[in-house]
Amino acid sequence: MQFPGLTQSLVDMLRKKIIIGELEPGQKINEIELSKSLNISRSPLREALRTLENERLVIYTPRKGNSVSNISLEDLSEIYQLREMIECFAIDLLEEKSIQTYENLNLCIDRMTGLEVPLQSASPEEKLNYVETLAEFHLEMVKVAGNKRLFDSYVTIHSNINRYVFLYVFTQGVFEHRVDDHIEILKYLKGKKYKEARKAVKDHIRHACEECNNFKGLSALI
Amino acid sequence: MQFPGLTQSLVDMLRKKIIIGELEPGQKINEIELSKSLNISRSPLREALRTLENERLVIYTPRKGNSVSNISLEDLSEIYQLREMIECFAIDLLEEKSIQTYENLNLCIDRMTGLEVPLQSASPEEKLNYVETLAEFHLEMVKVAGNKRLFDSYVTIHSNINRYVFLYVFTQGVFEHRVDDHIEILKYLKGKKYKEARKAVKDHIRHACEECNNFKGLSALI
DNA sequence: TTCGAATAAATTGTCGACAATCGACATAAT
DNA sequence: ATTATGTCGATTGTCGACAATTTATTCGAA
Repeated sequence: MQFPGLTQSLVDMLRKKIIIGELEPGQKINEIELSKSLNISRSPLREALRTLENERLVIYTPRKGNSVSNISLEDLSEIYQLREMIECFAIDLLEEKSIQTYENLNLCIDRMTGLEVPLQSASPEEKLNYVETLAEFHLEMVKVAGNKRLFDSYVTIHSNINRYVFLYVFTQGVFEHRVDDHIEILKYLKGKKYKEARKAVKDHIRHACEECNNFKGLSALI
Repeated sequence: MQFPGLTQSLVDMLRKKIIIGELEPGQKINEIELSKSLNISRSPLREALRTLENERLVIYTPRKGNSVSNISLEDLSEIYQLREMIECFAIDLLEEKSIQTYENLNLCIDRMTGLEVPLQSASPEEKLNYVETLAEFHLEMVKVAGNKRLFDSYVTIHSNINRYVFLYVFTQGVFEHRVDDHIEILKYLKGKKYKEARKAVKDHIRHACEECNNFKGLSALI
C-alpha cells in the first residue's frame, strides 16, 4: 500500500464499509485486527478513525476503543429534521443570490432518471452507487447555495442519511424513487418560485422520513 | 505528560491557542517543532490535528502539512448566517416540545451579568473566559432544543465564532455586551412567545454581525 | 457453587526511527 | 537570461515496538 493519502483512502474505504453495513452498527473496531487485515499499521488507521468519529459514524471512548455508531429511529428523526432545515435555508440563500446556473442539478436529475433499482444480487458497490445517486441532487443544491459552512454541516449528515437509506432500501426491498419531486423542485428554482420550492423540498423530505419511520424492521436490526 | 487522553487535551490546548491567536491565522504548523516544544511525540499531535481540521480551525493539505485556517469577512458572514439559522431552528424545536426547564439559561445570564470586560493587560485565559461566557447562553439554548445533530453543527462553528469575537474584542478594544438581549430572549421563551423570541435572536445576531463587519482592522490582521 | 482477588491476555496509548516526498538551491544546457 | 535537471535538507507518511490500561481468566476461600 503506497499511494498518496493512505489515511484519506482509509476514511473513504471505512465510510463505505459502514454505510453498506459490512461494518455493522455497534460493532467494536479492533485496531490491531483491522490494520493487519488491511496490511497497514495502526497510525493511519487511528487518524482515519478520528475523522470518522467527527462524522458520527464511529464512537470513540478513551482507553476503550472505537466502535461503529448505532442507528436508531430517534437519530434518524433528528437527522431528517436537520436536513429539512438545511435544505430550506439553502433555498433562502439561492433566493437572495438569484442564482441562475443550475446545470449540475440538471445533470443530477439526468443520472437519477436513468437509474434502476439494483437487484438484490447486485454488488454492494452498485447498491451504494444507487443510494448516492439518489442523494446527489440534494447535496448539489446545498453546494450551489454557496455557504461553505452550511455545506459542511450537510456533508456531515450526508453519510448518515445514505447509511439509513441503504439499510432501508436493501432490507425492505423497495424505496419510492420520486424522481418527479426533484424535477418539480428544480422547476420552481428556475422559475424563481422559491416559496413553492421550499414547500416541495419539505414535502419530499417528510415523505422520505415517514417512509423510513415505517421501517419496523429497524429495531430488529440493531 | 501522562494523563487520560493526551490527544483530547491536545485538541483543547491547540483550539485555545488558535482562538486567542497564539497560533496565528495562516501560520504553518510544523509537527516536529510543535511536538518537541510540547515534549510529546507526533502521533497524538497528528490525531489532534485531524479533529481540529474537522472544526475548520486547521487546514490540511496532503504532503504539505497543516496550517492554521485563515479568517476573512466572507467566512465570518457565512458563519453568522448559519448561526442565525441554527438558533432560530432551535427555537422552533423548543416551541414544538414546549420545554419549560430553562434553569441553565438562567445561570448563563447570571454569569454574564456579573462579567466585566477584562483589561488589556489581562491574561489570555481571562480574556478567553470572557468570550466563552458571552457565548454560553446561545450554546446552551441550542443544547436544550434537544436535537443532537443540530447541536453538533453549532459546536463546530462555535469555536470559530469565539475566535472572531476574541480577535474583535481585543483589537478593537470594546464589544457591546447587550446582556439585555439575552434576558429578553429568555423572557420570550418562558412566556412561550416563540415568534418574538426568534425575532429577538435574529436582531441580536445581526447586530453582532454588523459590529464585526465594521471591523476594518480585520483585513490588516490577516 | 459463587464471589473476589490475583494474574494473564488482549487492547489502546505513546514513542522513536526510517521511508517517501517536497522545496530550495545550485548547476548546466539552450 | 531562462529554463531544465540534479542534489541536499527539511517535513510529512508510515511503521514496529514498548508502556499503560482494560478485560478476561484462573484460582482460592467462604
